[in-house]
Amino acid sequence: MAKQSAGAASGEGLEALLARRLREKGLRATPDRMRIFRVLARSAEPLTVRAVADRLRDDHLNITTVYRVMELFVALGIVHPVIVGHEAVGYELMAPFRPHHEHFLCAKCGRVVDIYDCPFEEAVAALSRDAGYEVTFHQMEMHGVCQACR
Amino acid sequence: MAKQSAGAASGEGLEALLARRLREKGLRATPDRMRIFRVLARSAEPLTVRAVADRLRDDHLNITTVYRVMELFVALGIVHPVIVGHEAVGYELMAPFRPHHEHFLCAKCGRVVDIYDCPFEEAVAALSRDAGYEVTFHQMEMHGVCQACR
DNA sequence: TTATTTGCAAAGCGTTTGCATTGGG
DNA sequence: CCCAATGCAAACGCTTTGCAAATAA
Repeated sequence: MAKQSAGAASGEGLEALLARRLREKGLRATPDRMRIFRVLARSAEPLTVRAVADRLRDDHLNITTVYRVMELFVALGIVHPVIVGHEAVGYELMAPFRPHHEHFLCAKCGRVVDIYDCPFEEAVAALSRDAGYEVTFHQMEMHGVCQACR
Repeated sequence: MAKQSAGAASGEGLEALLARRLREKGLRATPDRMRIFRVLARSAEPLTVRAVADRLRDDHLNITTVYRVMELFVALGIVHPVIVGHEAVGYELMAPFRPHHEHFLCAKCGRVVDIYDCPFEEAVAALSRDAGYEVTFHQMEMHGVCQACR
């Protein structure tokens, strides 16, 4: 079922938003960049550079381009890196391109479960208020055993 | 309140604990492994393989050994990988070798601030109780601007 | 003693870089 | 038209691997 609405507008709108963000910085909304964005938007989990390139092999997308676009997206705050298993770094869209969520990694089946109903907002807000930290982004990573595996 | 005592005994005891954990698995508590452990224990922040090797250059520690020991420590749950800046993967001791804490990354000064007074325990416990996830480890990563930089 | 661990050097491979070409605005 | 972006291939450097020597238990 779709948890959509939360923070992300629908597909079309997000691409327009990305294009605007790029142009604001004097950068171009090229076909390659939009393709890479779409691949990330479709994926249910973080993708490595390699994974993105693989999914765009038919479009003759050079992997060097993926590296460069990914670096750009990180710098622009469009994606952020997350450690997938024990080492591999993957990239994932962040708000407002994708609704905020936390990660739960199951030690048994190895799956990464996204938890959209973030129960930490309150505590993070409190930290901003009381401890003087201005938190603009947060991400919780939890390890353990998922429902299905117990 | 100080969550100290929680799991981490003082230096000496931790090394003994590490040695025991290794031997339990039929592995050896070699000088190199203990040295690497000590370097991690002394560090205030996550260290890359390279950083560990650099700090042990005087001991003629081969970097290949550091790679192998780090891989072992990850497998044994003695350290865990964290993304440091925008990419680099560093390693950090985890409980009970180091008290549990969260990370706050300041966008201005770039420092990584450790937050020991974890305000998320409650919510994590609730998730375990109510949603059926058995959480054995969690780590929050927050980005923003720290007190000093505001 | 003996299986584990380490050092060394070579191989492997993911990532970066330079430069000419293409193409978006 | 101009400068950003891409493709290609070479360069780089991090990480892994094989094997012989060293060593913890």
